[in-house]
Amino acid sequence: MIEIRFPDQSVRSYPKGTTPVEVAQGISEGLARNVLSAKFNDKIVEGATPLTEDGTIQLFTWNDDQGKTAFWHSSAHVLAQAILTLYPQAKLTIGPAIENGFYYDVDFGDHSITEKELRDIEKKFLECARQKFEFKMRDASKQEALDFYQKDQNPYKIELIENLEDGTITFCDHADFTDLCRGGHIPHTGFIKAVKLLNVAGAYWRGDEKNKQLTRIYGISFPKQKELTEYLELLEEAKKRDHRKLGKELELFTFSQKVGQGLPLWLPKGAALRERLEDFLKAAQKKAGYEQVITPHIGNKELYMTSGHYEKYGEDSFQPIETPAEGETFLLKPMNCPHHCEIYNTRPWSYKELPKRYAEFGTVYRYEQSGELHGLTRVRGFTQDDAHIFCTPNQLDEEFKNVIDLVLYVFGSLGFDNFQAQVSIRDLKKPEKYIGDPKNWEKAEQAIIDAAQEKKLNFVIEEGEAAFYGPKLDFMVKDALGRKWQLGTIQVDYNLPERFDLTYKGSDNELHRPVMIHRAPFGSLERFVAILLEHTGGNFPLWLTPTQVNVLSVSEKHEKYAQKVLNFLENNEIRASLDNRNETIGKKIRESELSKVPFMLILGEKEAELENISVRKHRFGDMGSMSAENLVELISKEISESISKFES
RNA sequence: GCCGAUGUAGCUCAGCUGGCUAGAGCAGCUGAUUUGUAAUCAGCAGGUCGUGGGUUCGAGUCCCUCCAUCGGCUCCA
Repeated sequence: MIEIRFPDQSVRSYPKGTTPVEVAQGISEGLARNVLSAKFNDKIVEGATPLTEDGTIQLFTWNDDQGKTAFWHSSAHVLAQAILTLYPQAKLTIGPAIENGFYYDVDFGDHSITEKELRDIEKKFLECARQKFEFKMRDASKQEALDFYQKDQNPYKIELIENLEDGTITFCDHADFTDLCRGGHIPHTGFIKAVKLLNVAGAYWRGDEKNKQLTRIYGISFPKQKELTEYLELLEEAKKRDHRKLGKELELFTFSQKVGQGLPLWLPKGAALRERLEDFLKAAQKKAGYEQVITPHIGNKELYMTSGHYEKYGEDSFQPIETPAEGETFLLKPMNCPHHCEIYNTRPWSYKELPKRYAEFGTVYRYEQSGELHGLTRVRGFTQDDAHIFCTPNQLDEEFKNVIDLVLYVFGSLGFDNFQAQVSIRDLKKPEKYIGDPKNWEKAEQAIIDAAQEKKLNFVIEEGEAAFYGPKLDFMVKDALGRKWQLGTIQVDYNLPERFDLTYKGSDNELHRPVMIHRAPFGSLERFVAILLEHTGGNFPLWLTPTQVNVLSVSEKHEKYAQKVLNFLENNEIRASLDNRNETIGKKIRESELSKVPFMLILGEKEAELENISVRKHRFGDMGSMSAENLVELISKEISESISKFES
């Protein structure tokens, strides 16, 4: 007998060799039917793995992430089976479960998969799944494993196996299909009732551009057809919140082929909205002791030689600008830091004067690869809400934490509560990617981790995500489709002060090196507005939205009164516009609703007579009548509730 | 940059296997209507079918080039 402990700490005895599914059966038939995977002593096991020692068990169903992972991991096996059935010459590589579904990377040789073939694979997938093939793990020696794929002429699996330790290699069989596999499956394929192969994409073997590009097939599967339908509906809903669509509908920004790809054009409403965001941050930064500076859009090549950017990115940037006179070369500025370093360098500083905090809404230009451009989230010309703090090493800690507060204030004011803090550090295996003294790197990384901990940020550490000159604390937010984007960023830099020979006079009357913090709470105005659009679905906070009130006259006869109300609102700092067209009031309301204006006023005979207004709230409906003063009060109250003053 | 898909009026879309002067709704303009909480009616105008080339008696439709967009990969100072 063995003793098995459950998550609620209860303990039961079972015969040696009992499987997790049998354990579940002992609890209830329903649970046994729904168990997808299990952990035993914190190790992933199969539903059919015989348990041979005492231990703690966790059973996972579809409601657990681990259950879903097992489900999608198993689905990838079935996808591979279906692919090999239809394309026996295809070479399998890897096929993991991902956050939403799974994929398999396959080398189809010269063949490319069409939409129709995708549907055929899908059909075959379901055919296989329905036969309730059991997943069976088995051990294999390294030699056996190599022989298996040698026979198959699959260089990818051979490469994978060569990197594995003999004795740790396992295969998974189901039906007549075999795959190299670490384990973690659902009991049999019959659990998969619905599948959708979403798209085909190219993906490099082992993620390396120099390697062969494979065909990646993405899919998602569910235990019930209904859940698949719901998921697909969710995707459709998300598309409605796409910032590219909303930006066009709300007339915020546009692109022009003539101007060039990745170069956004801000329309009047978008420009005004962006200005409000800038003013909002400027006000907070003023309180936090920042000073605004302004620097030009180009800089001498020397500047970037000094900063190290030229060496790192020169080849892959917009190419240098030559002047009519010889010997002068300029670059479009890809970042503001070198300019700000030169501002710091205009005169000597005493430690008593630090920190200096230079802020600028600086527009920068980066040559992003054409395939990488994406609406407003990835562009070639964008404006950072940039600032650089020059401080003494002793001040670093506090300055860094103050910046965290500022970022949290910005995110809080705009309703981003669902962000992920990420400490981006070096990849120690690729030192050639970074510049600067490893000791300084270590210091900077530790400083960031300490600050994040002290501020109680819920953060993850990502290796290899650091900038080439220093580690970062990034604030990641997801878009409508769940893709992660970096918004706010704070970076510690010991490197540029060195390269620009920045100094300050210390209390010891010696020259010292300041530390530099790069920071941008929004990240860039472009990306921030994009993600804000996707989060709000275009229903911006009242203080930010382009038009706050639409004044609608019931007929042209009521223009005079409507105009009077409009003037009153405008005099009270409310952004209002008048719709006095010769249209029915129903149509004016409909259009106002579609344009997401928060308040509508319906002004006709009654209102003119009583000198009041009828208010309708967007997405809510008729609020009845009130005085114009009441509305002004209502609006200012809602605004002051949603946006607080920054306290530093 | 790479893999795959897409590109028809300002917007959303139709146009089957190549065959009459390329259609619709919304938006726009003109007129009628003067309207009470999500679309009043009528008329008019609007397209070198992304670009350039090719095949064909004939191309929006088939082939190639380039451009842009979308989903990924790689990249992201």
